[in-house]
Amino acid sequence: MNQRSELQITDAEWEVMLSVWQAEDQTAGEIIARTERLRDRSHRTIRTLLARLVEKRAVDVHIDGSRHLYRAAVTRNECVRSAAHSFSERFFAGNLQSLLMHFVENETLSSEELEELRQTLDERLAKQSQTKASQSTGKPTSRRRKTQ
Amino acid sequence: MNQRSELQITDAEWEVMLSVWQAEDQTAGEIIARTERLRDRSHRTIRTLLARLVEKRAVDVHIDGSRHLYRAAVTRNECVRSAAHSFSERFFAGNLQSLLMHFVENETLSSEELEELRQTLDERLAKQSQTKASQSTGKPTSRRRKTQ
DNA sequence: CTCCTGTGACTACGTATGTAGTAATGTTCT
DNA sequence: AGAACATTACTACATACGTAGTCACAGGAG
Repeated sequence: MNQRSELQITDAEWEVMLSVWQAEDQTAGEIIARTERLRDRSHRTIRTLLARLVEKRAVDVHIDGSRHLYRAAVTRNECVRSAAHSFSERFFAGNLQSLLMHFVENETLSSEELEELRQTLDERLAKQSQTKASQSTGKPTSRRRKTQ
Repeated sequence: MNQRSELQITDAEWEVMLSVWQAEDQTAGEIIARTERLRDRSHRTIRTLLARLVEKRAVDVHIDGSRHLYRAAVTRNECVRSAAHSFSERFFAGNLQSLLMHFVENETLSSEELEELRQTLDERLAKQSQTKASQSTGKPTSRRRKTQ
C-alpha cells in the first residue's frame, strides 16, 4: 500500500503541492501563480521546489508541444498518511493508541469535538466488529474487504 | 503555557531526549548508556546531540563538583504538543480534531484498542460535561459500556 | 527579424541535521 | 606519579532545505 513510504515532502514543498493538487496538468506558471498568492516567495524558489518535487517523484512532468505540464504523482491522502505514520512512529513508537490517548487526555478539545470523535469511533468499531464477527464464527462469507 | 513553541527537536535529538527524560540529573555517560542501547551510534554523536539540545535549551546542565549533570528543561508533553501543533497546522489546517479523525478513520487499530479508546473518551467526556453541564450537545450514545 | 518575457537547467549559499573525529583537561587505578 | 580512561570543547563534513541567481532557448510583440 505504501508504495513510497520514504517520500519526504518538506514544508516549503508542501505549499507547492497544494497548488499542484488544485488542477491536473498545469504549467509551472500556473502553479507559481497559485502558490505566490499564498506566500511571498520568488518564482525562482517555487521553480526550484517544483523541480525537487519532480526529482522526488511526487510530481510528474510531461511535455506537450512546447510546454512542460506538471501533475501530482501522489495524492494528498498518501502524503498525509505517510506523514502521520512518521509522526506516530516518532512520538509514540508507532503505537497509534498511545497517540490517540495522549490527545484525548492531554489536549484541549471541546465536548463537541470529543462527541464527534466518539461517533467516528463508534462507526469504526461497528464496522470492525462486523468484519471480525463473520471471521471468528468461521462463516464462509465473501472475502474480507475493506470498505472505503 | 507554550513558552517555547519554536522549539524544534529533530529525530536524532528526540532519541536522546527519551533518555534524558528517564531520570533527573544524569551525567552524559548515563544518558549515552541509555541511548546506545536503542540505536547504534557513536557516543560522539550522542554527545554532539546532547550539546545541541543544551544550546536549544531543551536540556539544562549544571555543574556538580567535577561532573556536568544534565536535566530536561522541557517536558515530553510539551514537545509532543508542540510537534502535534505544527503537524496539524500543516496537514489539517490547525484542526487537531481532523488529525485525530484521520487516525481513527485511516489507520489500523484493533477492536480492543478502539474499545479502550472509547472508554477513555467517555471518561473524559463525562468529566467535561460535569464541569460545563449546561453545554450538552450531541446525542448521548446508546451503546455505552461501563468501565471495567 | 529582433527584442523581451517566460521558462527549464544548472549553480549558489547559508543554516540545519546526522554523524563523528581531535585536542585538551579531569579522574581513577595501580 | 604515570598510564589509562572519561568528558567537554571545538572542528569536520556530507546531505537536506529554503531561498534565489545565471545562462540559454523558445515563442510572441512590434
